Amino acid sequence: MNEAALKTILDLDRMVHEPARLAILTVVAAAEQVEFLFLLKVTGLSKGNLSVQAQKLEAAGYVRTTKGFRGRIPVTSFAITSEGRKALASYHAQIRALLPKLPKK
Amino acid sequence: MNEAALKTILDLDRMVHEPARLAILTVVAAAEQVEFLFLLKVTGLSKGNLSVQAQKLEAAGYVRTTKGFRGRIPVTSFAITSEGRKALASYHAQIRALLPKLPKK
DNA sequence: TACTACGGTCTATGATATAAACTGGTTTCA
DNA sequence: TGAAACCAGTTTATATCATAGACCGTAGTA
Repeated sequence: MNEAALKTILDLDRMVHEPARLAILTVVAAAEQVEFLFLLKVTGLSKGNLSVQAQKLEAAGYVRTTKGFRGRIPVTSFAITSEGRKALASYHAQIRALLPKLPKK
Repeated sequence: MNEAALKTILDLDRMVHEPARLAILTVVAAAEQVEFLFLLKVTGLSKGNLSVQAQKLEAAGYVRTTKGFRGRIPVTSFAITSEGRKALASYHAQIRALLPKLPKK
């Protein structure tokens, strides 16, 4: 942990750093396509919060939203964009830098 | 990244997770005693923000504040408490769990 | 004894996360 | 066929929270 790494803490991408959105992004990054209700279950977020945070991620260009129907029932799906993948990767790099090195076991 | 680890994202200790406080805690954890002005310099926070966030960390029991004088000039110093150290350590463990494993180079 | 600098704290503001209430449509069932 | 319950989300009201600028008391200093 050096002084440069310290300052990067304050530069963390808040869009990614917020736990609700980090959870969403993490799931969306792992699959090609995820549905609203699936996200609802695995994240444990409330519907309202999930809806709002997903919209923010979309506005940021980190996810793409697709609306369709299964039969006659509406289904909203999300996919990560390449920008989103990039943002998540650099977020990972930043927080990795602030973690103490693991002792070689 | 499994589902259990996912849910822990939402349980992250917000007191630690907030970048301004994480920066403070990180510095305070590295030295035995740090002064206000030193923190101000290395973190780059504004005085007001540093003051407020340090007070929150104190209220949470994560740091101990000591007020004294150098000559006739007031000096405020901070030290991490054992609770603070514990909180930081488990925060580290939590975010480490959500990082993708590093490929063996 | 005015004037500036130091070391902080207080507080007003704006941004943000969150959940409860709502919407628009669909299925069930009496 | 009408009402009630349900589904898949969105809107919005609220409450919290980070942030920086105004402020305050003391100290040096001209």
